[in-house]
Amino acid sequence: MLNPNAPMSDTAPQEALRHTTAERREPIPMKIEAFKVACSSCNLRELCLPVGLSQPQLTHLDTLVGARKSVKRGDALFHTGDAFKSVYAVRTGFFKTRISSEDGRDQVTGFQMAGELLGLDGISTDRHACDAIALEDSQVCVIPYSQLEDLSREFSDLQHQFHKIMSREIVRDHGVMLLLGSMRAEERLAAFLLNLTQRLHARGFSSSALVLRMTREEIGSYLGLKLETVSRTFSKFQEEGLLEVKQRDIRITDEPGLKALVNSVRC
Amino acid sequence: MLNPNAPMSDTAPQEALRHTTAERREPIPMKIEAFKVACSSCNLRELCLPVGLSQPQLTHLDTLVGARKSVKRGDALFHTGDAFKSVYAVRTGFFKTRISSEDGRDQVTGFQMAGELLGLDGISTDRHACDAIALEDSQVCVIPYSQLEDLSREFSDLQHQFHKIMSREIVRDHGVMLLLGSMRAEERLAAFLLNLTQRLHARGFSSSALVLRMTREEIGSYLGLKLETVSRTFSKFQEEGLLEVKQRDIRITDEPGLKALVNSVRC
DNA sequence: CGGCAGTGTTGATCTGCCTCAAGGGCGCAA
DNA sequence: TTGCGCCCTTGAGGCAGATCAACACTGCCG
Repeated sequence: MLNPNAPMSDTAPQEALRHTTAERREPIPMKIEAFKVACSSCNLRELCLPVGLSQPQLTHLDTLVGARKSVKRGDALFHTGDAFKSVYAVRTGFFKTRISSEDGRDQVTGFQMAGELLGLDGISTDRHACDAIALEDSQVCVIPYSQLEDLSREFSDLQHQFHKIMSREIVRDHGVMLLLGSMRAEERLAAFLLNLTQRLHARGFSSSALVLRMTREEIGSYLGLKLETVSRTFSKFQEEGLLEVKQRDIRITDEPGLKALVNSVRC
Repeated sequence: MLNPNAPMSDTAPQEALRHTTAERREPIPMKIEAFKVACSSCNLRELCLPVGLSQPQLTHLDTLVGARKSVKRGDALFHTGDAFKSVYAVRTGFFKTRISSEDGRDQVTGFQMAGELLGLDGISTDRHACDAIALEDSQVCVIPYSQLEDLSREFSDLQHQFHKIMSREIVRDHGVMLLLGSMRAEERLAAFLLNLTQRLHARGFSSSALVLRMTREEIGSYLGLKLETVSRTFSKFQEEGLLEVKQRDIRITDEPGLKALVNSVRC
């Protein structure tokens, strides 16, 4: 797992990331000047909004992404109903988004990690349509939306990349609908873990070990299950030799087995 | 139900629509030249992409939306994997979108009626990520995507409206996730019916009577239920005096009751 | 007209997940 | 160290919805 030559996805950044969600793939040759980064030098630029932009374009984008913002674990980046001014790119840390129905039921609608965008829901009504909560101390780049619109009228590459990100969110949501609508508990949890590790892997982390930043209840909410069912399913996977589970430390010991679970024809 | 002065939502078009999804609200003063319509004279312009555009802008949009396309009931407008070239605006008729998992399970991800856009999923990978199937003989406006990007770099109003539509789709999907993740069968069906009638109402149709264009199985797929459960729940609603159900003809007899069901605190 | 295929309804039974309940591990603060 | 709060695990029992099965309705075509 510490093999520095582990294969990386096409979109993986070339440097190690300052990120605590899972074990690092290699020791830390990291400069701690990681704070004053611009998009043009950000190690997430291959995953985030700048994908595919040229250097001159990146320089323009740098002028747009002015402020960074820190959000403490448990705090909200924005709430439902807040005026929508900006979208946010996660720089470090981990978020959940959730919506609440009138009678108080919550639904976690997603988990966001470094390089992913938050706040796209706000465009439709000029107000945010969900809460975004940091699951660990996090830092985001603030991208004023009106300026993003302005700039993406100048640069078609930026425009297209932004559209792609929104479209990807739609496709992802449809995948979750499939999961919620037709999968059984084991399939849901297996799909969830594989999705998480795949995204972590694209960020340079091990694809076999991860540290969950969310509680069993939050996983359950996302997957349409009760926390007890999530816990039982983790235990079952461990008994079957698919995982090693120590609270929030997960190690995948039989990835093909997990994948088979997701694709298995019912019965 | 035939009251021509029924209240209409802010976004309702001012004319009657050529649409067969539910009973008409009034007799047909409709010109049948409805084929060569341009956006600037389309009776859906208050619901569709043109929302908020000025006359000169609409004229430009007209040049973009060239072709119309007819799709017979049961036929696909596009399939998963098809090259993505255009988005489509439903002019008349009714569609479903669905995705399939590798093991052959389907999930209906949405139902689209007049004025709604299809194909936004394709932007993310340049290939369509779902199937779009006509549930009745339908007609769509073909909007070449690259031209839409070009034009929306010229007109910020168009750009913004397009972003709003994508964002609205994301918010809608999150609502469906809430439904699938935490609601019981009765709540799901009630929410589904209220959503349908609300959208039909915005198009000038009765909000108390509708004709379903989809089968029980398709409703069930969308709601994460089996067709038998959908059928039973319809029957239950009828027994309770909430609906009159005659196959696909639905008449809502107690809308407050339905709404109460959706908002009810679980026991 | 009869037959057939697709769709919808209803009943009986089964089961996967929920609910309720009890207890254990871990981190943190006093 | 002790105590507390939060999170997680595990067991027992119940129930909503799935499954299996039979039959009715509708429209279409030969």
